[in-house]
Amino acid sequence: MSSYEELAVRFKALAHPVRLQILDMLRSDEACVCHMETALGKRQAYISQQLMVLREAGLVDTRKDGLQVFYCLADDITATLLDAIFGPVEEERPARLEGCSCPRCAVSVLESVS
Amino acid sequence: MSSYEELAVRFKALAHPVRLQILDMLRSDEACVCHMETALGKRQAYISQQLMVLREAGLVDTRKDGLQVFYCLADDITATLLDAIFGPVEEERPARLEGCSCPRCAVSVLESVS
DNA sequence: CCTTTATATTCACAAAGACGAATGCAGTTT
DNA sequence: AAACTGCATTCGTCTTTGTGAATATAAAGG
Repeated sequence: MSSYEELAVRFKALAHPVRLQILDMLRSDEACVCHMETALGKRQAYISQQLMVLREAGLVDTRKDGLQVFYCLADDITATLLDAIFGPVEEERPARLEGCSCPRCAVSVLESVS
Repeated sequence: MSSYEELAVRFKALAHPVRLQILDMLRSDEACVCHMETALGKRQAYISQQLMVLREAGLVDTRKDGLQVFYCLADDITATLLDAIFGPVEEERPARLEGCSCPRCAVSVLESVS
């Protein structure tokens, strides 16, 4: 069991609209920073700052692939907590974003050309 | 459904160890301020300050009885959220505290004399 | 190697939060 | 109508957080 102190630390990280939006997004799939940047319409540095907070709170994990860093929820406990907050995950297939150059979205660009 | 902004407001209120402890306490039963004061070993004004935050976040409700003000969880949604955080409520009967002069605890004083 | 790309970090300042101390205020008792 | 009791609020100070701007770093490609 976590102490009240430890719990408070995690909630502090949750107590921010942009960070909540990021976490909600990560429920359906992992995402690289540039994808979130496009999805949220915020500066890259700003997104990275919020991700740093989430990382330090142990809410997300990272995976490096070439130049990109993919973020995902840290564990099942986190995912379960988020489900309790947001309800069940809505969209099954993560959105491909226009103007996003990450691998996942680049596919859609190629497809749209063909 | 709440917006990220609205959710963040509620989490901000949760992101504090003493407030979490108060909420945890209220899960098993309502409590007056003097009771919490004794239970948490903090100054009365300090407790009231934290209660104000919880009130403004819509997490607790109040009931006035003579000189005392009893606090309880605001609604079932709040209670459910807290259960998700803390797990099931542990103690069935709320503790009677020595050195607490609220009606509930005063009973125990009378009983201990007889 | 030099550039470019994707991401991270640092800095600075405004804004908000934490909390002790002091004070206000409503309801009760005498 | 004092005086007391239980609680709430205000104030001041210190610490923390939020966020824009600038800068750093690491991986890839030429």
